[in-house]
Amino acid sequence: MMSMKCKYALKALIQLGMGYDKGYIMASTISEAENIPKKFLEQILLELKHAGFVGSKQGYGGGYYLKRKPAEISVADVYRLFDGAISLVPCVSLNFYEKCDDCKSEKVCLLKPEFLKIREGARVIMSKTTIQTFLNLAKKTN
Amino acid sequence: MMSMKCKYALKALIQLGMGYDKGYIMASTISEAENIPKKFLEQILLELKHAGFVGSKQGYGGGYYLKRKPAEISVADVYRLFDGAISLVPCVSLNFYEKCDDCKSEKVCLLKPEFLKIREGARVIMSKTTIQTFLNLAKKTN
DNA sequence: ATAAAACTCTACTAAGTTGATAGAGTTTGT
DNA sequence: ACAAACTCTATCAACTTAGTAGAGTTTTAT
Repeated sequence: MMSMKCKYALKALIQLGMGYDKGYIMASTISEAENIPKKFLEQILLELKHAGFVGSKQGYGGGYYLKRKPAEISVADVYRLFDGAISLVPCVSLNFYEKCDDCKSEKVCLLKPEFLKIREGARVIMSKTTIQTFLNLAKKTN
Repeated sequence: MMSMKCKYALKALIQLGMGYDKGYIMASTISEAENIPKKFLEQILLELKHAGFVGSKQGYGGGYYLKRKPAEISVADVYRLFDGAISLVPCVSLNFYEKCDDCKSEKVCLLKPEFLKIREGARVIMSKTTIQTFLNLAKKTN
């Protein structure tokens, strides 16, 4: 399960995607549209900004905008930012590798080869699903 | 990432799988073989017992044994027992369905259809990987 | 200039989860 | 009777999660 933070981030990115290249969108607008506590959302948008996914402008008339193309922000990217590794165990993680401290030797770990396959399965599909994917769905529905 | 509990459970099940149909295996044996704190492992084995994956016998000469065939215990089964839903959000979970309380309407949720696909991807591969899969690997290595 | 709007940043907190540890109890073989 | 080994429940420290709070900064309109 992903954290609320990650889910809120995806929802916010979709909202920003809907207004892509159309100026600034305020946190309060997204907050109301998606039922996300405003102050919590501000933190999230800030993290997204620091990570380079969104840009912002302060002051009256300000707000947030998508800095990358919707097709260039994947669920995997957002998941990694807020929830960390996609893999089930740290020792098969691409981006968050760590030795499992209970394992005596990685070379003879029985879990590892299969867990690599599971990670690849999850990673591929989460990487293929982007903000654009959700936007396409929104179009069809309307 | 899966919890240590879940990972320990898988390791314990593999150990029991290696001794499938060969009598009882003690918690202490598994504990030493896999570097799992003994008392913690006992809790885990008890949960596995209550869930019907393993059987046990008390007293001198007792221990645990696999109650189901190794091919009939999947990573998905064990994950669900210890860590819960495989899906990223509760509203697309097969076994742990819950309404997302931030979503205004499930019918128009943009996330849902794609999150269903992601869950299916993860679920299929985690269901196909069983204790037998790991045992086959162990054979090859030896 | 100044007030208000809107983002920025840091600190804090209550509740829940995780990864154990502890110990008393039960069953069984010798 | 005794010890080995599983059974069950309680407890706990550390960490994470999902927010809340509030002071600070930037920008625009008037």
